[in-house]
Amino acid sequence: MFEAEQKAVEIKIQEYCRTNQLPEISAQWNSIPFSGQWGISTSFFQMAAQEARQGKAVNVAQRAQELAAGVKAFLGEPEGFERLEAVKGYLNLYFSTAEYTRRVVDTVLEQGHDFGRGALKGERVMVEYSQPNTHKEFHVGHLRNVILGSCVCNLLEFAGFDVVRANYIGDIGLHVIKWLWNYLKYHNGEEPAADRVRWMSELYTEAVRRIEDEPGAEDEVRALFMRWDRRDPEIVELWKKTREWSLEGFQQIYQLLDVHFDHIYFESDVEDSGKGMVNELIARGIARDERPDGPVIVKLDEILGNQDEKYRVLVVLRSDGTSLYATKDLSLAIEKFEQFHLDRSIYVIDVRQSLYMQQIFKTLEIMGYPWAKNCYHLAYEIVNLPGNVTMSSREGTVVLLDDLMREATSRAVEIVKIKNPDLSPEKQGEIAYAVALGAIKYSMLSRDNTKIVTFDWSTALDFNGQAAPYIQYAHVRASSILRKMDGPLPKPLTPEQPLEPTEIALIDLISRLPREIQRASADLRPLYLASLAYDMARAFNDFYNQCPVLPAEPCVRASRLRLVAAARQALANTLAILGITAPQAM
RNA sequence: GCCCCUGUAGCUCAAUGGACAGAGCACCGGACUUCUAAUCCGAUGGUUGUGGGUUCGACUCCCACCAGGGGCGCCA
Repeated sequence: MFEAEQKAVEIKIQEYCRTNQLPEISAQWNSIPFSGQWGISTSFFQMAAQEARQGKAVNVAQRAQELAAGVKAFLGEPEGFERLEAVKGYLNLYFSTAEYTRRVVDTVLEQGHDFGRGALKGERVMVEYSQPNTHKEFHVGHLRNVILGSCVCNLLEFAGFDVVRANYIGDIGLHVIKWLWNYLKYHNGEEPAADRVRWMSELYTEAVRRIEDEPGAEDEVRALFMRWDRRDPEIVELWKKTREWSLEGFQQIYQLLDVHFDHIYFESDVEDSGKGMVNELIARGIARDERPDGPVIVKLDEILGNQDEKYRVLVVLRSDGTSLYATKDLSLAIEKFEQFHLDRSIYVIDVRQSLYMQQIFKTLEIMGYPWAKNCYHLAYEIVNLPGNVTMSSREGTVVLLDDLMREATSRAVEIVKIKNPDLSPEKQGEIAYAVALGAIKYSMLSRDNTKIVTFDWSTALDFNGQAAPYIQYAHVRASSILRKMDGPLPKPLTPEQPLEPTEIALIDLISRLPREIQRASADLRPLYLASLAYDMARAFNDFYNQCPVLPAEPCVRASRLRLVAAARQALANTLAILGITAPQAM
């Protein structure tokens, strides 16, 4: 937020270097890592090392300190800073606290829910996430994808990108045929139970078990797939009906999680165009048709002339002519770019599909699509159960989303009843829901994408410590003070009293938000914001405990009230990006 | 065999190549007549898997190795 002052100092440093024939090094600014002080710093080790390399006999650490001291003397008293120091090779510039406090607070309050928003970048990005399969379960493992994908969309949008939120639903494929086979043979005519996703899931598990146990079942399934391929009206009709059951269930889940999509693709929509593409690949000599004895394959390493095995072989069509995931993904990628004129296409898919993703992107590149290099696989690690057990419906090792939400909410309700017994049951329910969902989302977003999440009930239902409720509670406390302030928010003012260290720490963190949003969106890592939200909440709680607001002297009171309002806004904006509700009471 | 990810406090995790590697949980001891104690304060806890290298400076980058997980022709 202080780019102008930073830049001015940078120019002066460059001037100093030129007049003293010093190597010019671009300044790397950091915040000063000591609490209770607020400013920026840069170091002169690089410059000193550069001199050493040029043949000057210098001790780098000593020389860095000399340079820092020299620059400090040269800078004098630059605009916007109240104190400079040269320590251990670092040049520290301390902000004019009162002036910058006012600037940060005023900026936050003027921009409101847009505080932290980046300038429009004129770049359109599609993010594909969730990708549930119909006729199957929706468990806690799938939850990470939805939460991460949705948050990445919020993040990119807030950072200034034009985001298209896309879902890609697996409504056809071997898993669907297996389900249909079981339904036709053992459940024909049955209607789904109230919890549709659970009912669909149970039948799928049953289907898989039967296919393993029953001799001849696999042949029947294959025959059924061929009937689908011929678009046998009876099968198509059943497929439409049962597919709808899953889709209705998914809608409920997305509503529950408060996520939405701009566009939904279906695998069944790109199946035919995908097969067409496979023919094109064969005709152009990119794919080799080994049918009927083998599938249609793209020998990527051979085409690229790789000696080592890097991209291996991509199978694009089964030997019996039925489609695969790859068949459809190739044509879908093209459709996305053509339909939405994308600059970038992000796939939020778990890390196990990394090779597959690279194969798809590379095949598109070989086909000559220039945008293929703008496809990106955002890989995240899966959610396991304790003991590194993978969630699997066949093994019965799944935690269903519905069960998790119900358990978390009921636990939160118990706490709300104790903390806030006077609220209406409806209000209590609302708060409990916000807390429960927030806790679940935060536990996934506060872990780096490459880290495996181990799901266990006690951790998932722990609302203490570094978790969403802690952050939400800070927001509640700020809201509570503002509710009781009796009158309008004081007008902008420059604090006259010296600020407490906790106030400075809080303002410092708030001022970092715009930059952290850019950093998080560049790296596609919500973790940065999850951490900042927690740090802000902790700083606010410190401030809350040490600095009375409402009973303070009028001048101090006014200044602190504005700070409380700014903190509340910064917390709310960060939580909004994380997809977590910021309640008024808890 | 090839490729990818992970390895940091007892546990779960943070840490733009920078100053003293930080939080939470757990454990121990404190603080509600107060703007909401879903909070705060204090104490304990480290050879950043190992060995080299690059660098003024390495948890961070490079190489090798060790341990765990994952992927590698007709699942998605």
